[in-house]
Amino acid sequence: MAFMTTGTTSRADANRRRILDVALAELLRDPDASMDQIARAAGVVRRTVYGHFPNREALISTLVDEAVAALSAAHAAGREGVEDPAESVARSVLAVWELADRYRLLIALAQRTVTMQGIRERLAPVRKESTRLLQRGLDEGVFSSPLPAPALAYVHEQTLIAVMEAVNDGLLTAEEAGRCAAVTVLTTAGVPASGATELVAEIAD
Amino acid sequence: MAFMTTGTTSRADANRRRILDVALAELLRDPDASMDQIARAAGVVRRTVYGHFPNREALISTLVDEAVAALSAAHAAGREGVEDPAESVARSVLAVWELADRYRLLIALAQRTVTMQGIRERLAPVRKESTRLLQRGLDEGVFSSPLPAPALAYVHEQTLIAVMEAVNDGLLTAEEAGRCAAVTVLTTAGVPASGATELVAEIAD
DNA sequence: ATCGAGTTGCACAGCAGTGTGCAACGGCGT
DNA sequence: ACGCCGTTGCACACTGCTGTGCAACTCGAT
Repeated sequence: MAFMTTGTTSRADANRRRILDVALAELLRDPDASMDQIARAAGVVRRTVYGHFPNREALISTLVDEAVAALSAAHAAGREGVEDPAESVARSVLAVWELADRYRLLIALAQRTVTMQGIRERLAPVRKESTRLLQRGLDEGVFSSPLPAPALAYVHEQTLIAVMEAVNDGLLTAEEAGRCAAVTVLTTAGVPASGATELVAEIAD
Repeated sequence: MAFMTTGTTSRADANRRRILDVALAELLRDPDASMDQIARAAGVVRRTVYGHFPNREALISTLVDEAVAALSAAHAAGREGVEDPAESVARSVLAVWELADRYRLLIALAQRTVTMQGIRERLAPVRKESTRLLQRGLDEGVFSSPLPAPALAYVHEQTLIAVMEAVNDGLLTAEEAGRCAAVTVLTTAGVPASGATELVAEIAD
């Protein structure tokens, strides 16, 4: 099998991939899910998981790295070439929304200081970009809030989480949720409800 | 010691109280804190804790009950005799803010489905009151949001959490935080920033 | 001084999870 | 048909936490 530089997925690779995906889902449900739970859910024996990842920490770490990368990309992609802060925020929220589940994992894990204290640091760049954007909006008078930009960033983050929960509990359909989240975030930033609704509707064709 | 119906606190009672208080703080820091960690932090041996609570579950349960009761009381007290939904919400937020830490424990524990799946149910009454209030505001046109009232309640809840985090991280002083949280919550509900700021300033003498 | 509730220290059994070692097995490519 | 990689199914040692039992001790109250 000398060369397999291109898209060849030996069942080993496929397994590794599936383990990661399943682990994500499983840890989402229960941040304390054991290696055994994860392995079984992936249709594999515990021993096999250890064949791919030296230990639990490594598995989670890989997961977090992937999520951070995807999130960061979506966040950036949403706002490139846009100068209006409000539109920029709206587009970012809509873009990030696709990664809702992965994002939730990050949060769920970030809240457990014990397991992984380094997550906050890894997420810092994204948060910083977000803060910078909000700051610009506040400076330009597009946004308005009693909170300083960094704090507002926290609120926006948690707002997304809250809307996700609402979807989970059936209070909202997944389709409308993205737009609702975007409008709500803008509103929280002090953009008048009417304008926010209009802007988001316009963006999300 | 026949009668001690009144304020007598045998050191047993005092210990029990202290264990509860310390456990609250400890579990706040680490939801997985062991009975030993809690006991030591309370200046007591693990065995003693088991003298007061049959098991870990009972300890946490007591804690949750206390927090729910306090929270519920504050929430209700803040809005009695007020008919304007906006003012009602503002007062509730300011009142609840005092219990910030206890509230955080609830959330931290509620997120771990494993440990205690009954918390959501116990919090339901408070959440329901909150939702009712928001619904009234939406009906009267005081509030405005693309989200249905129950979902908006989630967002408000998470907004408070986010502001608490901001305080923890030194982005905000504890004094201003309460008012900021109130203004932000109102803003999220669609109340114009100017009006919200004014209203809150007026309430918080 | 004595009683007793509360506390302590220690020991123990049990359970659940982690990480590792090793022999056997199955299938895919050549 | 052979070889090899990945997988499986055990086994094991180790760790950390829970909940309980019991004897000894410390105080305040009587």
